[in-house]
Amino acid sequence: MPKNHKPKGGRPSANFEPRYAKKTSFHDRHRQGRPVRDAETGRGAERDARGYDRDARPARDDRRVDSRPGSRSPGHRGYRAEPAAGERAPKQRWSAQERAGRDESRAIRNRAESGRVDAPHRRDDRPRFDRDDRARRDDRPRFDRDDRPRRDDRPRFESTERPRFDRDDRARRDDRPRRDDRSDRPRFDRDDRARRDDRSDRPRFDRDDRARRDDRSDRPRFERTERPRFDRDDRARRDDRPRRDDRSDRPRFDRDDRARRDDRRAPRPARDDWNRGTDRAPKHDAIEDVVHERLAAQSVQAAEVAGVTFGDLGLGSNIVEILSNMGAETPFPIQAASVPAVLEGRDVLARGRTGSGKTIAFGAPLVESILQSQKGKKREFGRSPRAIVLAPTRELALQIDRTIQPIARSVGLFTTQIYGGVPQARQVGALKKGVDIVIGTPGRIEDLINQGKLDLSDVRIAVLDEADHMCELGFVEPVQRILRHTGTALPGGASSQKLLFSATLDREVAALVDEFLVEPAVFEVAGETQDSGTIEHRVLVIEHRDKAEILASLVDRDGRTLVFSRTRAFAEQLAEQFEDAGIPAVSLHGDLNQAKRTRNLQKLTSGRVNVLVATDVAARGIHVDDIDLVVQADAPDEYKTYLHRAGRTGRAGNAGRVVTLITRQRRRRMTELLDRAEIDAPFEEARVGDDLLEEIAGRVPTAADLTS
DNA sequence: AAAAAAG
Repeated sequence: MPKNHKPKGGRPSANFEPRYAKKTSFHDRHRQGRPVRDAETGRGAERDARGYDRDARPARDDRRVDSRPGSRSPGHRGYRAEPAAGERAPKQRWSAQERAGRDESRAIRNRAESGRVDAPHRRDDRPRFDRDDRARRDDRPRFDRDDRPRRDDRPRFESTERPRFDRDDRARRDDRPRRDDRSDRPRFDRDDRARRDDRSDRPRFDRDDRARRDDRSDRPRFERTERPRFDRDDRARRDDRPRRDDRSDRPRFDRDDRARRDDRRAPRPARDDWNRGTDRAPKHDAIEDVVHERLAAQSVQAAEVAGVTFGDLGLGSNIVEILSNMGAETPFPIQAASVPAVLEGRDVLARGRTGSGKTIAFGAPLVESILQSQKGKKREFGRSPRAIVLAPTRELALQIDRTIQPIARSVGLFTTQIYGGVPQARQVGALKKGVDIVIGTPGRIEDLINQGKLDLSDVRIAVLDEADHMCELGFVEPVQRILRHTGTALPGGASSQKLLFSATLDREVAALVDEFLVEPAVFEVAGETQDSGTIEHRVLVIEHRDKAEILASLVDRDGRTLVFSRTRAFAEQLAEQFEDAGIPAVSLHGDLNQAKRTRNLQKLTSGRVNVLVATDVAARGIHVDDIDLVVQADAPDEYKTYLHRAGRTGRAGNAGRVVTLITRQRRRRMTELLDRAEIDAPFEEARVGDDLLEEIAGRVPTAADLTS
């Protein structure tokens, strides 16, 4: 008990005091009284906890952590000490990384403050890098020629990844000359040349660049010639497959599945046409092309689903009612497409842009399906889960559970979250009692499987949210291992049904599709590019040394703002910097303990701060109402990351703005990235104090403004 | 680089 109070009474309040003490002297009196009461009676802690709730929110948050069942374990003392030592512990842990980050920040500040004094120093460093770059470039041209053969190889990767986009690219390239952007570009090129002239070495590169540009105009040709090759490769692979042992097993399952599907299909014949359409017979093609060319063929038109209700799609009345309570009165297109397919027992690949209602699209039919399969059976104590949902981050797992849990409870099913960063005890306890749906992150789930505390052999449905992300290096192996555990005890040797969802579903999921999916139904929503709708995109070209100041002026505003940084250290540093500048801000990244992560995100959703600085941990799936500005302090490396970060704003038809800060050197890369993301964004130069910054930080145009 | 396990 005392151990509970010690750190709490002292240090956290010391942390929070400066901000909250201002509010009220009552607050202070209350706070002072508390430890005394706590010391008198052990239980007083709980009563106080309530009294405290109203007046001292930070303390309440701490206390909530305390009152968790697992918190009583002896190890917890050390655990508490972490948040208490808050500012210190992380620093020690990061030392190298953070020092680097801090040096960078000091450099930024110093440059901003003292300008020329420090500048020579830093500039000395920069040219060095530039020179290295040049050196590298010097190498490149040489290789370029040798590369050409290699390039022939390379595009294979590219086009396997995104043939669909390539096609679009072609179209767009044709358009480009017409586009305003295009007419701007030459101007930029001239600027570049000017700069290059300054650097005596550069002109040479210019020529190479031109050469490269010429290549580009040829690219389509390359791609055309290569695609067939891919297809051939693919076909080769397909041909191999039947020979594979795995594959030879599958047909058996297929038949079983088909039998099952046929039964279920009967009551809903009308839907067949758009679920499987013509692709039913050539299923291998369907599987292979899934992710690219054929995807569009199975797209759902918004008009098709007008007037359809969740009930029509096959969901029971309890679920329909709870959905309507949650604000989902009528199904979004992605939901209208996936619900019947899931209920039929088909594997599903679905792509719907950020904020298009994917969680309900798999959550509702998942619950319905589990319910049907349980029909007539009693809920047994200690039953093993029937469904599992995997998410890439803990916050997302939590959020998915917040959506699915009420749906499940409405029909008497139970969910539990299984994710790391918190004591296992409560999660294991829930599993012992028996749950129907497990929602969590790969690490802890695999951990519990290996400990024999989680049994997935009865899992009938496995969902991967943000599936393409889950297929990235380092993520995919645990996911594969987990999926291999699912459904091993299903009757008839059937395998579990797999549902893969993402806003950016592409070739990346091939590894999982090949191994785990059978004749998947593939959906995307027609006519909904990520760019369509309500988000305004802009790119600010800035001097690197201005970054911190420009960020501060962008973030100093009324609306809710989400800032993305590439590294944890920079996220932390920016949050501190904003705080120092008098702008309340918190951070969210993997170097914070889970309690703090949850609390900081909560601070944004509850409105206690308006600025959250996050790493890409917050890029995908996280929904916070009314974020109207997303600032990318560091430009993303991947177009998918851009789309997901941008998708934190402009949700459910609201207006949103995305601003990306880049330096001049990054311009071309950024243009290419935006092309791939199919986003049009003006590039604008900005300096500290420009009115432009104020305008961007100001009112975000609504959808109506944008269309008019 | 980030994310995901540590009674």
